Amino acid sequence: MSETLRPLRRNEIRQQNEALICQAAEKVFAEAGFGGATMQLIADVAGLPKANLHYYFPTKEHLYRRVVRDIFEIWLQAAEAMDSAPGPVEGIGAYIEAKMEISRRHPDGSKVWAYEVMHGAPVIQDYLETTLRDWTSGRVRLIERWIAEGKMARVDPEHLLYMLWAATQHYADFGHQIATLNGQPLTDADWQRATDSVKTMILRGIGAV
Amino acid sequence: MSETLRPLRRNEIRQQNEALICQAAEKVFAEAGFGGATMQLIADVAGLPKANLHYYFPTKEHLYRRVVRDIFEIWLQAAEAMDSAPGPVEGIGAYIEAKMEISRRHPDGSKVWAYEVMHGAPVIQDYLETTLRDWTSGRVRLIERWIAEGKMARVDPEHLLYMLWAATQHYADFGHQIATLNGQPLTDADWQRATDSVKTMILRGIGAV
DNA sequence: TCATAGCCTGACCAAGTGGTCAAGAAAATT
DNA sequence: AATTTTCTTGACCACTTGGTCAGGCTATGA
Repeated sequence: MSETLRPLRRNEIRQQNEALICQAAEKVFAEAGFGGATMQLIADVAGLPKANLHYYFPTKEHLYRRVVRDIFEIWLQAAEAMDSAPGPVEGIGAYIEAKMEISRRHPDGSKVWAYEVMHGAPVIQDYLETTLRDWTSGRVRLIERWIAEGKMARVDPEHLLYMLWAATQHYADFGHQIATLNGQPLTDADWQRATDSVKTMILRGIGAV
Repeated sequence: MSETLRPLRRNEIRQQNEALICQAAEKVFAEAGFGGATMQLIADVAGLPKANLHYYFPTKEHLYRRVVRDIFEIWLQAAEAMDSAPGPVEGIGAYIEAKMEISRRHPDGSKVWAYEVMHGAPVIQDYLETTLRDWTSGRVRLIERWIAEGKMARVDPEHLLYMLWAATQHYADFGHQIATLNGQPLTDADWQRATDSVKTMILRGIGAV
């Protein structure tokens, strides 16, 4: 697969092929779901023989697990934007921007995540119960502090978080529906307007100036 | 399948079995996606031999098409709540309530719909381009009128609709995630609080008193 | 009562599925 | 150069899948 002249080192080969496979798998899993995706198709997209996938990932489920985990990492990373902010305008504003950017850059990842959760999170249940729950309760406390400090209206913090997730991820998961109603895929300007709309409505909705 | 004493009439048999199959199919498609669902499992859930499914629905895709269409109908029906309202507070408030109720009563249907759209809407593309587009542009005009009449803030109507869909359907599609974070499935009171939260945040977000 | 049309289903099939494996190619190590 | 370790892959297998079909069953209409 490599176009490099110098022969590849072992580590490079492994890293490169795993990345290639993950990339193909993310696309195929997003397009067909776990059950509908086939190792053969993933192999074709990656441009590798099927047996090679099984060399790097023993089973289809191992590969899927890896894809979902990668997405989860990216997704949690956007959270950091929220922490170092003095108030909801900056914090939640930055979080919305970060999540909208992810929806735009990693729509397939978002779909695989959605697929996984929709089907009962068989693979990442433990993540939900540990990492995500911890993160959530931390953010709930942050929001409660902002409310106590009079920086925003008294809203239910959990449901605010759900709304943030829903509104931003919708642009990835339902991107096809949006593009159809829009008559064409969203342009740069469309994405800017979408982000502004979400920010404006939510920030006003929580009474943050 | 029937417990009726009197033998069933032809029409009844057909109607009853089709409903039974659709019900089972909705559940299985929601749990496994189109690719992951098997006719055998749908048959088992319906309590019918597999060959019988193929008597009523020639192919798996026909059955799936039917399930998605049924959901689409329910989903559009909630729209009517919005029309006969004097302003956004009543109209959008009622729409949110109706859609939250659907998320609660038909979570499987919502998931199948999400699954279908996420995967490029291969089956219901025409619905998106005709019925949904027409409905959307009608609602956009309604919102624009409310804005012109000073009944709400100047927001982008399309993105308001997306936010309504996202926020309400999230409680169905990501119900498992929410239940996990909540520690248990939402109770009646939880659903009430969720609905109130969504209503409050969105209505304030669009500047409707 | 009898013929007809609609309903039911066990047994079957061709086409894929995830996964294995042995034998070879390539890089690393000695 | 020789050897060991990692990587590559065509061929293969047991199993499941959607879908078929012949033949039996049951309600209906004459």
